[in-house]
Amino acid sequence: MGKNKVLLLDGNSLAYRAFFALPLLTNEHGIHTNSVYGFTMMLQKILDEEQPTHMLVAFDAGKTTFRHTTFGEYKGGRQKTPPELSEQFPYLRKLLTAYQIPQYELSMFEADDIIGTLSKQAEAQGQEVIIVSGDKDLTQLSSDTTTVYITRKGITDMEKYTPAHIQEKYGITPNQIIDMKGLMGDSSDNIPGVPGVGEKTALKLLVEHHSVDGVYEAIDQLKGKLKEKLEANEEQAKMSKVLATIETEAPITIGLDDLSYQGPDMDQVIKIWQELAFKSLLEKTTYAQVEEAKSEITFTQLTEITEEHLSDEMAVHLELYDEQYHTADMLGIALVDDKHAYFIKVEDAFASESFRTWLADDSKKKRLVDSKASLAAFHRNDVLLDGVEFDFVLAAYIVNPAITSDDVAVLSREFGYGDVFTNEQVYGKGAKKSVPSDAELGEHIVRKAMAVWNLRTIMDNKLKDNEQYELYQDLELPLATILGKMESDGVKVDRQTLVDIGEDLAGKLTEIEQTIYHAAGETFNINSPKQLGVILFEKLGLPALKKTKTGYSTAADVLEKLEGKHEVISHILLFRQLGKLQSTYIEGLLKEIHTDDGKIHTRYQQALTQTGRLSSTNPNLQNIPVRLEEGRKIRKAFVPSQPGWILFAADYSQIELRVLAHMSDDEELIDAFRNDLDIHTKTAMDVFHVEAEAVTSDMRRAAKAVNFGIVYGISDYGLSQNLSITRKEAAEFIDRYLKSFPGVKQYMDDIVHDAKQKGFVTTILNRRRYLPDITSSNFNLRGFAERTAMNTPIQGSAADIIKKAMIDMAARLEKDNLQAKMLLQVHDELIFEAPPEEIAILEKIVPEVMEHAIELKVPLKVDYAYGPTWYDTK
DNA sequence: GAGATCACG
DNA sequence: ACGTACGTGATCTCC
Repeated sequence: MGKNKVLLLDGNSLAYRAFFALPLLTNEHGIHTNSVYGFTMMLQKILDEEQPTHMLVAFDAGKTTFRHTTFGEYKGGRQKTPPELSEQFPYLRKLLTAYQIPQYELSMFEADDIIGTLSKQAEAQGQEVIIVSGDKDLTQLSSDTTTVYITRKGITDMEKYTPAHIQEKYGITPNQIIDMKGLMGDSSDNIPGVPGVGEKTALKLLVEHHSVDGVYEAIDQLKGKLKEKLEANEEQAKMSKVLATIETEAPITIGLDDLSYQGPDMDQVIKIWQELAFKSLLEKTTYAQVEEAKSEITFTQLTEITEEHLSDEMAVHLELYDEQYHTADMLGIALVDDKHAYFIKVEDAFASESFRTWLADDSKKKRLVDSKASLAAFHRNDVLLDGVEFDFVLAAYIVNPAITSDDVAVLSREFGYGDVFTNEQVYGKGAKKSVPSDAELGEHIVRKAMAVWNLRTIMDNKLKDNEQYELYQDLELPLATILGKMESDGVKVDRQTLVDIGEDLAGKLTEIEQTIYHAAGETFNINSPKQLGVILFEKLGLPALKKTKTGYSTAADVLEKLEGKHEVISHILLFRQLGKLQSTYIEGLLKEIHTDDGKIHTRYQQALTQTGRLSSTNPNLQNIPVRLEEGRKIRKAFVPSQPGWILFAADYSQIELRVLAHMSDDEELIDAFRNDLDIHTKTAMDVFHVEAEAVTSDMRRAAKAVNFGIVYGISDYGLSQNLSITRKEAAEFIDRYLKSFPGVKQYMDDIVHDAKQKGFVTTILNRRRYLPDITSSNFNLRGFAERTAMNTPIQGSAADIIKKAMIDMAARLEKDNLQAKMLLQVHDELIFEAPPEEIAILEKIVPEVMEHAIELKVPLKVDYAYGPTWYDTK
């Protein structure tokens, strides 16, 4: 052999390190992947940096080794391997096979011994060796030609142990590592050593006496407790040294010649990465391979679309340059069916009369990536779109809301279709992002349309298998069009009102700022929790009640507890409150008002939340202040789009608790809602065992918190935090609640049990959420999953109900030929604008439609209000 | 880009 | 013993 580089990896040790260094990731089938992922990251890095010519991953063969004949309790008391890790070993083995890296294990020996034996063989031939492990024991193998890499924090950060490094760090030679272990032992392997001797003492002894034997030869020079301890444990020390010694002449049946490494079989590696959903690795490092894997496509670039190009059913893809489709550049359009593939520039497409007619014709069926985005973008050019029968993004979301990517390439690959490039591959990212040549762009867009064309059947089948086809077809798909119209219509915002409030705030903020600086005795950045913490808890000496990862917590609930202790606290709270209004709601909203129409056009993300709710972005119109009066004034800026019109808002009363009553079938709760009782008062009566007249406002407040807790998946700790009571008192409240509502208790138990059985929970309309962590042995993760199992059917069913109501409402407005428009949705409320003469009609039909969107075992109740601004709809 | 904070349901 | 309320998005600081 010539100049080679031999890389020897300790498979078990590295798999363990990766497992504990990373959170418990899972793929969509609920298989844990964190260990394999971490191992892969490390492997990629080391292959990259070291370019080895020979490789081996050594594994432990089983529980019993030759060391157990020396010491029966070797590695005793060790926690058994967590099942979340055990299940990953087969995948790790498969992955290594794909990398074409030899693996080896030997009965009765540990991975260490295989590595030790091979490293000595390589050394004898003068080869360079690199050993990688998470176990410092291996450093005893370090030599002039062998370097031992030990993982530090995380998984890709390694400390390199050469003899010089060991000398510097410990003051001993690699050989003496075993003497050190003999004296100090190793709790993780249950090697006893000499009790009372730790690393420092062991090293001191070794510097003077060189070895375990040397220490005992010189035992008479020692004195006191140390001498006694050493004398009492001589046998044990010598045995411990033997246990810690790595075997370098294990009877292995492979040699260096068997380790030659040629590089990975990337096709196989990618297949496994896909199976395990290693998305970042797939995107980052496999550009070349992914590109190679694409099939050839052909397409025609058109300059005009005529009837001959169009058929009764096609995939249509409008490519946008960024996700903000209300303003994004339109880059091109692709049209694809079984026989055709066209690319056309947007101007040419819009200039084609046949195309516009075809797009607006609902009898011509279209398959799209994201129908709402296309609809909104077309709308900007007064181009209509109808006849959408497939929306890939929505279908994927319904199949599994955990699939979060919005890139067609990534999404397609999730469902087995790999012929699309990622946007990053085509456009680049960050400052380098740019539009490529027409040919390249056209291909990219056509590939997306082809994906959508081909994925329709696959997705339809999945949806039908899951009994989710109706949810998708009759709820989400029509809702996309409705939301698209709401977004495009937008909501009118009076700029001057915001500016006026902003000026008022600016004055107050400057004043409070000065007061705070004066109280603190210096100026500092009040917006910096770090600087504020120093002022409050060090300079002013206030008690730090709570800590965050990075330092003192200065969150509002902490400061409120300090309010009596120093006058500055209330000023800080007010500064925070007003500062939030200024930056997020005054400045933030002003930036979002479109200059052409004076309106704000939010985007509803329909395929994002894990529960089925919508979310609202750019800006978020679902969190406009309402709870405090100062903030609520912001709503005065939200006005009707036409002079004299009125805003009309309707919200569901207690929809989540009503859903709970329905799903749990709890008699008491059902009864309460059928009789339209005040549910928090009713809860207070049951929890505090009092009559309605005796319920105080504090009791009602506590009962309200209990009801929230029930919906969130209750825990005594959470409730105790919320109510500032002891955990025991909180537990007592919960206990009494569950005794009063036994059906609820039964439901909570059943839903968690059910989730463990099936791996997912469902809503009234069969929306799913997978909960892979619900069987985790990690207390924390399992707890989260259990609370999610309790909460998601409630929150998600409420979302189902209002979505259905929106569809019914849109149909009703159209059927009754009303001018009224649905503008906003805020989880349990709908906001409309209408001419004054239609208000009386809305008062009748809005509650009627919303209350009967879905029939539950209890009535749904809707409250409404109207006025000249959003502020007045209370 | 992450963490802290705070706005909403 | 463990260490938490469920679901979001925007802004600010600091690395």
